[in-house]
Amino acid sequence: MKPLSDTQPHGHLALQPHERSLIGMWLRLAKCYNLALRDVRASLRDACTLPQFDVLSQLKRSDERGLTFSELSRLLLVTAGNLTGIIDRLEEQGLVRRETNPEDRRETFIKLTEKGRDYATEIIPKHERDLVKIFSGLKPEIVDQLRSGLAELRKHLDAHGRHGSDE
Amino acid sequence: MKPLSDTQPHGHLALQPHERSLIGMWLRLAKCYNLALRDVRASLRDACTLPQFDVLSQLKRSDERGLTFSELSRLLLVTAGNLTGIIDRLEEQGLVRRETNPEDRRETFIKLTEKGRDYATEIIPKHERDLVKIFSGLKPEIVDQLRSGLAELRKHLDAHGRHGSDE
DNA sequence: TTACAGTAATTGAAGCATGAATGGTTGCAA
DNA sequence: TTGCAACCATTCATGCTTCAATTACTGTAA
Repeated sequence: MKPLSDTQPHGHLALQPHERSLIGMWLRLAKCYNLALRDVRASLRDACTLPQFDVLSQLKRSDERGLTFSELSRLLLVTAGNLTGIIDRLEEQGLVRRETNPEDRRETFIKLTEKGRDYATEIIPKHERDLVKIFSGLKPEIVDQLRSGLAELRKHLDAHGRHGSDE
Repeated sequence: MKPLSDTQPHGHLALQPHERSLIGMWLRLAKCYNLALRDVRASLRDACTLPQFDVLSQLKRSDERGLTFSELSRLLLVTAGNLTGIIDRLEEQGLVRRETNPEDRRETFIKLTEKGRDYATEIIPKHERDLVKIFSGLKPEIVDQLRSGLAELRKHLDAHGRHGSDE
């Protein structure tokens, strides 16, 4: 009655059904995300790029002080090196400005300019309505199912990602 | 009894709870995908990039004929212009080769070389075990919930993406 | 005070991604 | 046959993304 293969005996064994379904979940997640991303990006095209939108959106909901590169980096899950370029382009458009923190001159706050605040106020609701258009038609049960499942997945990934991968 | 505001009367109205939850779903989807993507990429780092892995993986499961740029483009949801570069790099490493279709000289087949096939055979199972490691620990009910929800979302996006956006 | 470990942002190289424009190829219609 | 519309891959410009190396600044310990 002993099984021919167990979970991870040595490494080179066929995957069990449950493991297969984990992989399938990841593939579906990736497919859905990229499929949706196309529409999301398309709807945003004339306004700005998605990463730029994300920055504006975070700044809009932050207080007067603005956000540092480190903070934005954590919020948006991108590297600080990446942000430098994104902020450069937003700054060229006059939508944000850099301001060194006088208390700790290593940090620089990123703040919305007047123009940037106006722009964010204009495009955020517009984008939200586009998002609704893209996803509306899904049955509410499905939406709830996904929301709660994704929340669980999020918890799992947060916990897993922290203390590195064992083995 | 007539409601104060309906779904899309003119554009500038507050979102309804159900619409809010659609947006929340998208945000969670994006967060989870990017969070997981970090781990997935990290696990693949020494082998090759994720897009390159995806190409090798598709070629491995295709028959001897290989795949054209158009076919790969549809399968991987990337533009043909993008693929040109990815295939260039795989070709430089000797893992794939281009071969013009003699029946229609516009098309070029991309095929695994001997070396490419060996390499794919080596890294695909390895990567699958890494994926399992990243996601294992999730309760099976959650996995099923996500799998079925994502399948529905996929259907919706496929249907929606085809015939453009109405309005 | 000076050395230094740690943190913050920037830079640079490589690769991924898009959209638009280009050149080769095909098949069909005039 | 010639013209042409449609299709395929490539190229180009722009921007995103990572990782690794660098510069600038801070606080602390010698």
